[in-house]
Amino acid sequence: MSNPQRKQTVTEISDATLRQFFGYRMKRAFNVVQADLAQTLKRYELRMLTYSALVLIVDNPGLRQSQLADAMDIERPNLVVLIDELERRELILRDRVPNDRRAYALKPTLAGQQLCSQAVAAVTAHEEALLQDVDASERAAATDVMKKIERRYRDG
Amino acid sequence: MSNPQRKQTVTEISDATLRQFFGYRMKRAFNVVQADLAQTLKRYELRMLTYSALVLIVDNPGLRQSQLADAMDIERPNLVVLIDELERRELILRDRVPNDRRAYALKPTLAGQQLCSQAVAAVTAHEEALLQDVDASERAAATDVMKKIERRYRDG
DNA sequence: CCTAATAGATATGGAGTATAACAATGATGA
DNA sequence: TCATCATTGTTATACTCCATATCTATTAGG
Repeated sequence: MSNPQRKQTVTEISDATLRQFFGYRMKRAFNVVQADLAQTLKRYELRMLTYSALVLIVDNPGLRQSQLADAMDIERPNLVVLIDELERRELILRDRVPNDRRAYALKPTLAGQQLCSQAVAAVTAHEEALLQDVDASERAAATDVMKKIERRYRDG
Repeated sequence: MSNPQRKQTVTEISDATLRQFFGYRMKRAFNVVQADLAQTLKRYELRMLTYSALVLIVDNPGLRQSQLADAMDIERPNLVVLIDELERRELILRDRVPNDRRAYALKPTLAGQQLCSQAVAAVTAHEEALLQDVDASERAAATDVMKKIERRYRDG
């Protein structure tokens, strides 16, 4: 390692072209956030998607699978396995919707509510630590940009 | 649809708990950006990763696969198939590194350079359209936040 | 030399996502 | 009523992305 050109290859990689793209920056930052989240949720045996589903069911008891899939922006077939998992762990249950025997009313169990509270608290703390360099106004500004991007998509 | 309670289910889903998380907003916005990018790259038969790899090879001709994997933050085995694909399409080639017969020096072909230019221009235009509601100062603020998150991870 | 480290490749599995197709049920209109 | 269509959840399938273990060829270092 004494000779800096010992292998006659590029020494420093430039990502100048990619760095100009907002999406590139977003992907790199999101990878960090996602890795931190996954690490945080591991002790609750939750993943990002099972966590999101659980929180939404706790906050909206009685919702249908199709509503949950819409809210999570995933396809109905992919939600089924998530719900299967949460149900098998007895964190939620599939109740019947009265007057519509096609649909399930998803409801959290007591254990599901408790795990949800713990997980939300843990995620809040970890996200706070991850964003400790970012003050409130910066977060608000970044959040506004995210909202605009999301809205732009919904509108078409 | 005349009776708003006709099915006795939750009518409007609340994601208030999740919305408080920066990571949640980021994921939703990033999904939009990624979908737009994928759509843009489709006509060039590129995906996000093959596109990133191609751009980095064009900008850093002669770099090694392990350097590229580092730059892209992906594992070496996963890069191999990306490089295979770009090489098979004759957008890049695996040259030999002098004095190190283990390594390849990745270089773009002329076709690779041309496709890269076209793709970069298309991505730039599409990203501009996606961000047309977001002015320069907002973008800069959001980009700063992304940089801080990324740096926080690198530092530990 | 002998051993350890490095570069690339192969195999494999998990996770996320998307589509097609199906059964059961509900809604609608002739 | 009844025929038709839409909706709900499900199964099967496939593709992409990501991670790990393991292998070879080669290089580096004691």
